[in-house]
Amino acid sequence: MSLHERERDGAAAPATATRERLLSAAIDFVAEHGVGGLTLRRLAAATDTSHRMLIYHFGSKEGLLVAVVRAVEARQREALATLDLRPGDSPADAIRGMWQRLADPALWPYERLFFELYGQALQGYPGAVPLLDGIVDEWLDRTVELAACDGVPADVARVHARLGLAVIRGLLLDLLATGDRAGADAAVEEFAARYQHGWPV
Amino acid sequence: MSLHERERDGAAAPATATRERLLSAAIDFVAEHGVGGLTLRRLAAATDTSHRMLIYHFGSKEGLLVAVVRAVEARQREALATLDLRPGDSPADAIRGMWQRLADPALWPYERLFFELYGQALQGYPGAVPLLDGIVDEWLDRTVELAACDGVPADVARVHARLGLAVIRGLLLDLLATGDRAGADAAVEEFAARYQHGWPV
DNA sequence: CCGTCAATGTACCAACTGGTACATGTACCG
DNA sequence: CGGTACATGTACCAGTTGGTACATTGACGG
Repeated sequence: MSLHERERDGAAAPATATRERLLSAAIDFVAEHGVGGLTLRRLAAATDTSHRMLIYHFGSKEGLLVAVVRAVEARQREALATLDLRPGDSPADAIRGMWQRLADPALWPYERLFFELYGQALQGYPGAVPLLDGIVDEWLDRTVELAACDGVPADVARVHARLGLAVIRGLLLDLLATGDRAGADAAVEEFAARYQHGWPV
Repeated sequence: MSLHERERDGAAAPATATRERLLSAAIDFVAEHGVGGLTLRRLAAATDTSHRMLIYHFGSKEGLLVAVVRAVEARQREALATLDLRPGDSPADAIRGMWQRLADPALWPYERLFFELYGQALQGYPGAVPLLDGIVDEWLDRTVELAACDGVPADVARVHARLGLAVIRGLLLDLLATGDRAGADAAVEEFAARYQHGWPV
């Protein structure tokens, strides 16, 4: 066993170039085929490697899964970071912009994967659980400022942000199941419109 | 191979007493341990049967999964049917009542299972896909009347119902991940309050 | 008492799984 | 040149999986 293989359970993996390439290919494969029936051999065959190499670079199947989960996490954070909201935007515009970005069909495979991993994490599967860390609160921390216009107190703004996040995730579930983009768009607009005209509280 | 075993791919299974007992036990087991790492042998051991019997009664592992999925579907429909809303209730009260019922911790295992299966269905896993049939529209058909007070036209009411369903499912995802009942309750109340004071449209 | 049929137990199987052992290649560095 | 470390291919393994073959039980009806 090489030294490289031995340090598999270190928190931060070496992140060498080949490993990065394999990880990227793994994410694409998993986004397309799901993580349920995943086997190292099938993944290796589709990625032009051997299952030996996957274990070599990720230590174990679970190590690979953890890496994928972290990548999905990172992708989410990135999507959140690139929201790039102008301070003048109303909360309604923020919701609309967020939805516009996330409802893009090009992202659907990754969102299916997100929800599949979400479900597995809720069931406590070893590799998927880390996904739950901050899966709500991290979004709240970053979007609460969007809801905090018009001098709304911070705790109330947090409730608004929580509701907005739920709306978006709930409608994504809807959209992925039904494919009815127009219907989901209408529901988002219905929600956003209420935030256009000030707060009833 | 007995005749019983041969008719496995018939749409409606025999539904004999022992099969029903096994199915009920399987649902409980799967609600607790998830469906990801499910094996017939483990399920059989926990249910005081042999994996032979599971195949005998359900034809295959996938047949068993389909039966479980149908049961989860039925449980959802039942939860929907027992909503028992009075015509005088406002949409806000309907949302509150629905949430109150679904946020009950006693249902969490089944809701975790629901979301796990939802994720698998989105990925197209053979046994889970049937879950998607009507997973949104059936709820809309039955709840649209709740949103249709004050002479709101039917198509608008459907948008409202769609939004309400998304809010509830999104907040259930939140609740199951964070366990923060108070926070989720506050978000529901924030949403319901907007429907208390009439429609802005 | 015997035939039928659902229900069940035992034994088995081929396929596939994640993981390991070991040899090998290959590049860079002294 | 020689060594050291990363990278990879081949072969293998023990365990588990879903599924099958076959014998058996037991109840019910003629």
